[in-house]
Amino acid sequence: MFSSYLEQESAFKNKDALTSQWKPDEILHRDQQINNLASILAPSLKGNDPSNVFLYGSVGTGKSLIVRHVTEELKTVAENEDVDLNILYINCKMKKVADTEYRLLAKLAEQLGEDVPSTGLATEEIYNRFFEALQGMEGVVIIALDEIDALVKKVGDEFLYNLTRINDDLDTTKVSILGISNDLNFTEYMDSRVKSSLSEEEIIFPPYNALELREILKARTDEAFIEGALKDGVISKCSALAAHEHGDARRALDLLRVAGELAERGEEEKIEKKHVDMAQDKIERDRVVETVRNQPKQSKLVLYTILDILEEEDETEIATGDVYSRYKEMCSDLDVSELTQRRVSGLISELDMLGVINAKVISKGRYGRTRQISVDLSEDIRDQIEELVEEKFYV
DNA sequence: AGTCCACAGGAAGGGCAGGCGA
DNA sequence: TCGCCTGCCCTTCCTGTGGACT
Repeated sequence: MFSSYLEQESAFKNKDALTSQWKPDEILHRDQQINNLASILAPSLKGNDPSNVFLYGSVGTGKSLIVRHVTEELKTVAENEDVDLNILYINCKMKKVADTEYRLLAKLAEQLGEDVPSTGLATEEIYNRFFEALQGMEGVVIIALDEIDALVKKVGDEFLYNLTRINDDLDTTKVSILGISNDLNFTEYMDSRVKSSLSEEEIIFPPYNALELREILKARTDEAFIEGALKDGVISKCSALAAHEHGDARRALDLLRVAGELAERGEEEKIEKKHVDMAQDKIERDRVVETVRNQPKQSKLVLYTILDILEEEDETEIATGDVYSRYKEMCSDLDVSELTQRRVSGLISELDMLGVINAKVISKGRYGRTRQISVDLSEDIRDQIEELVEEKFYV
């Protein structure tokens, strides 16, 4: 069964080099940002608290990579110089990890060595424990909050206000905050008090252009693939596609990695442009199917209803009201408790935000206002989603 | 100019599970 | 065990609204 796989020589030398966790020896096209961040954080080496910094840039522009790079360097120097310096890194978007104020504080306290339960305590209590932990330390503590925009949009900016004021009550420690945001207009959501104290310094990460992406990919492929594994034009194609998607380097790497996997699975010697196309499809399909799989069952049912109506009526767009009435029928057929229209409306809007369906609010004048829902998914994906839902409800 | 449809979407709060300290 | 806390899903109640129709 596996002999052909074993006999086949893998095109990959080190697949990890194509993941976003990989830390390359040299970071390309980000010198300015690196130097900038380094000079902002440098005062911590002399025990002074550095300014709070905010990093902006869309996904895959190297923010997290550079934060990791600079803070690691900083930490090494601090250790050599025998300076007290602590760096906490939290990704606020990780589901079930740090997507609420409570969890964020719990996670921070945990990184400082406090033992905190994942739920059960008052937020105030967690805050106190975190504060106690800080109080017992010396030197500078840098708190890096990745994808901070997601958290602020969800729970508001009050926790940030508290964090920025925490220095006032600390004696021996100094806290400085390093926020990382994917959303360039993010500060608009924040209170002006928080805004001014938090964005003392700002660093912008512009998207990579196709040329820069190509160089980045080139460097990584040397590490990741054996020589001559790629046909001409593969790298250019990946960079061009990713440049189109807001200069997303992560996307470019994914394309290349998946293309490699597909070629390998097809037992082909070289990676060709067609594999990149296939990879593009596969990534999109996996993303959507995975998103749907993780939705709660009512949300799945709503999506199923939408697909069902569109298919049956042979329409391209439908309104919330149609979905809701059909949804109620479905519920009684399947003996599932039915939700209110308000909730279903909310679920539809969530599905829209996840990019599974398209929904825009339109006014039909005399005939009211509604959401116009359309689905832009390939047959293949629809089938997979339908299977997923049927599995859930008919077994 | 005014009406009115068919919802959108905000706010508040209920009920439940998971989990803590006492 | 009790009282309390949180997150999560959901309901109830509500106000807001673009534009076809009168």
